[in-house]
Amino acid sequence: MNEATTRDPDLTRSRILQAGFELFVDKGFAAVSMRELAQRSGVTKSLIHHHFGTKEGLWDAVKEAAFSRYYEGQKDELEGADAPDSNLLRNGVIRYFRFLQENPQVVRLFTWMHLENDSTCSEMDAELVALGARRVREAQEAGLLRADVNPTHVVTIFIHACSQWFEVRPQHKNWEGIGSDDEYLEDFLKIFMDGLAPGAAASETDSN
Amino acid sequence: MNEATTRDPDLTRSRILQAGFELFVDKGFAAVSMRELAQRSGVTKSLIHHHFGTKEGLWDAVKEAAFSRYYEGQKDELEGADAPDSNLLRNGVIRYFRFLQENPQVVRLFTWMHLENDSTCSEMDAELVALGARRVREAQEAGLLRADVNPTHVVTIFIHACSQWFEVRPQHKNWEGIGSDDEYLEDFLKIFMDGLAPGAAASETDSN
DNA sequence: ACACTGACTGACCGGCCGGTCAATTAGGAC
DNA sequence: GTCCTAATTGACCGGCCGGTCAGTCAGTGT
Repeated sequence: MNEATTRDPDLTRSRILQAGFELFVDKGFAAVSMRELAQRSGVTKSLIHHHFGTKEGLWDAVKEAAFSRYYEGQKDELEGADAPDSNLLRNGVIRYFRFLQENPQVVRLFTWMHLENDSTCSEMDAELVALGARRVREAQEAGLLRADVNPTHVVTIFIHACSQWFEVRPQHKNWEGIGSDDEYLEDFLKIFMDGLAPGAAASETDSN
Repeated sequence: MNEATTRDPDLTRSRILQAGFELFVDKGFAAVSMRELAQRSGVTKSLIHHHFGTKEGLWDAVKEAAFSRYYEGQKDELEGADAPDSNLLRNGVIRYFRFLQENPQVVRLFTWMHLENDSTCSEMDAELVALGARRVREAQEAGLLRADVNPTHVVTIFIHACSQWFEVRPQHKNWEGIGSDDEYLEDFLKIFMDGLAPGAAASETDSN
């Protein structure tokens, strides 16, 4: 009965943040009530207001915490990569896919944000994509990838193919013939990497 | 002043449906109130209850109307296609992309539904994908597409690449170096179609 | 002319919403 | 030990929420 009465504002804050993360990810901002948040985090409603001001304040804090975790992780991986070689893009896709696979809540959170036209993290987001696009351009200049496609689009395409997969997976699990996460990733990589091979443009010159 | 007093339940119903479509697409189910819906559709709150029962009832009706429009359109296009030829998949992607481009609200509606784990249209959805996958398989058997990828995944990939593009476009419009709708589509088609070409698998046998 | 059905209205309901506030209390600074 | 800051509480607020209901009224079948 000693630790129950002890005050620990940092722990309290993080408990509220965690409850907010779970509930907002699950139901979206509008469908969550302060009372629900209070109950889940085991504190009083007033205490949430004390620490975060308003419901929007907590929402912002939840988004920022989640996104900064995402941002740091992705940036480390992007900057830690070596000089361009033929497997760099492939490995980047795989790492991104694995990250989403292990953090499905992040996908949902970002989707809620997109629907609400939230631009909280647009600068960081843009920075990550620019970093990835630069890598692709380097590989293009080294002759490792076809040069007739926009590097930003290359990054965008694989981000979309990965994130949408996890966004809609619950609904599409019983589509006829659909495979596991790994099988989807494998097929995507086949098409994506071969479609980006330097010689890929040659095979189609007769059709149009 | 004569037509204002005339009753027309069908028109009323469709006006409520239209208002519901607009508001739900814009803000999501939870963030829309019955009073808002009544004001937008120019009728009384009670009248919405009279026609649709509850707020959920209206939401269901909105979803069903939107999805059945989508379903009919897509099915017509899929069944109207000719025998497999080398441009069939390419044209299918273009048509799907154009449809989303002209109906951005549908993308948002489906995204809200996915986040809410709504399975209202999962059977019809699965049917469309199965139809598309069958087309891909035919093309594979005719030697027009590489045969070492799951046809359902092929369809899934392009659906994801197209729908996610329109889902996040508002936020990503100012990404460094990102192009227009058409430029994105063009680059995606280059990578996608070349990656699916029958000879694509050959170029990579040495790397792994 | 009359009755019946259902479209339509406005007043009303209990309850939950996000937010406020005064009061209590624990913990750290000195 | 005292004081001050801030964490924490519970009672309370006005307002909006989804939904109901009795009643009015327009159109229709006979």
